[in-house]
Amino acid sequence: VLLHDEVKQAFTEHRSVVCHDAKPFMRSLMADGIDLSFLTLDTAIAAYLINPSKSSYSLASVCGEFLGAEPTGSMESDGTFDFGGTDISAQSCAEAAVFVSRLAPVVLAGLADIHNESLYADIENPLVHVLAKMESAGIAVDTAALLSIKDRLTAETQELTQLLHSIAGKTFNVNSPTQLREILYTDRGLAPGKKTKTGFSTDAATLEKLHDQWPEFIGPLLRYREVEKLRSTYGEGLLHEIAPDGRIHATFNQTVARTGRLSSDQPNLHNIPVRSDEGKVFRTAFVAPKGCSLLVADYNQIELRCIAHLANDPGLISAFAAGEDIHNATAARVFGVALGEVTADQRSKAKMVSYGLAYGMEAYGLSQRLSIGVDEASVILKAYFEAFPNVKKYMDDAIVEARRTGYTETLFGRRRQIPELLSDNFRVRQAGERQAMNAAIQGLAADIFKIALVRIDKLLTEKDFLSRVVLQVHDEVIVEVPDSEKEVVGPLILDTMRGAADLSVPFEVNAAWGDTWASAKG
DNA sequence: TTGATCAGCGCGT
DNA sequence: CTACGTGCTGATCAA
Repeated sequence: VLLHDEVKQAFTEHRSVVCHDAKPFMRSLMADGIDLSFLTLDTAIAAYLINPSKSSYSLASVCGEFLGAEPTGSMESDGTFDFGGTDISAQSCAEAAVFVSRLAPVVLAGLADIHNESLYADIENPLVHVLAKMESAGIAVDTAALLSIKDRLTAETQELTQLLHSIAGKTFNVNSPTQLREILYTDRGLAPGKKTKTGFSTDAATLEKLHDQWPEFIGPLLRYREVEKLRSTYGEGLLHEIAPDGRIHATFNQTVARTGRLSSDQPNLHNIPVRSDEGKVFRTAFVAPKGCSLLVADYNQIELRCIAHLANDPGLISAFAAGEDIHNATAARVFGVALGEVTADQRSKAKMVSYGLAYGMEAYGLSQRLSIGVDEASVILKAYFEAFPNVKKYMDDAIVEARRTGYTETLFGRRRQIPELLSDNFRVRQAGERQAMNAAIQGLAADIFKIALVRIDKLLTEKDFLSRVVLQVHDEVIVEVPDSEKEVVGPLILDTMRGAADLSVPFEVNAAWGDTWASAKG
């Protein structure tokens, strides 16, 4: 960034800066040692709070919506503010600035209309700076470890490709669903499963069903899919994103997810594998630098706790209050047995119902997840809602209210319009109903997490700790902590997370220390 | 031939 | 026929 001293001074000292999409700009200033700490309004984020479902919050599109006019120049949307460039770039920057200043009072009025002033001022606005610091810090990566993981996976995909070609009797692109369809359904003549738009499906669930018809091919094929996914997305993908400082600086988007969650890209650090042991090894490549440890702290069952609170369901609330194993307690109520007599099967069914709850899952979906009949799934669901009647009522009310007003709202006032509820199309309308059930729940969890994140940063900054937040994953925060600060910072962070909001159920936060993200995850 | 976009797939919370 | 995301690969189409 090329900045005149006067401009630098203005950004450092001016008590009120208004920006459209401030974070990239903030980051480039940070790289120059300038801290833009007096952001008072980010018009892109304000526009997002007013309507979180838009596909773009570019200056042009937001101006088009709120002002009915767009800047004519081609201002860069990456936050570059290059006064050393040509006249044209200076011109378009100036024009953009004028538009932002016109936009500001309009979006502020919009926030006021929907009573989002404090959601903006207390949560979203301070979060911009927190995220800028997080992105700027990045997370340390052990490049050698990542390379060796990738090499091992590459070797296996090559072997599997050879094997699959020889079994099929010809060479083909294993990554191509089209070519795969030909082999499976035309050459081999397998009985096809479900269809996609373009032909018969070759996804994992379908292949599992076909497995017994041609095990010597489908077995290795499933294995190939698994390994190739890890190799390409996480092996190659992550290696490309390692910056010269040996760290990965992902972007955390604040105006993408319609529920209020953050999203991550370049790279997406929200979907690093954890379920399979083989995928999990990628987490060993995310490390603490010398002299530091990683603290990984995550909320336990935050969405289910949000449901308990929102539905004000006595059964759920008392189970959480007593600190019971929630799936065990749920199973006991649903199947009408004592806490000590819940079988593993009952517990896992209850767990699946609880997970599906926030998504508006119905009997069919549950039957698929549990590999049971629709009738049995329907009995379980019915039993669940009889055991937790307030939950059922809450879900029904959420839909009715959203249909009446046209939007859902979280406890903190975050809105999401759901026009699908008025659709003539039955499927679309049903999807809208599921969104209406989910939005207040997922959104509340997001609100709470954002509050925790802002407060964690505040306490670390104000007390001059060297510890810094380096990553967040929806309900989990990863903090890089110098060994000398571990004893003090650990408890502070846990307390902050537990105290982020005052619901009718307590929050439980799991924490672990480690040299890598994997070891810290237990 | 190249770039943009869609479709299919699978990873996470 | 469960919500919300990102991104890889191949297929398809326009320039």
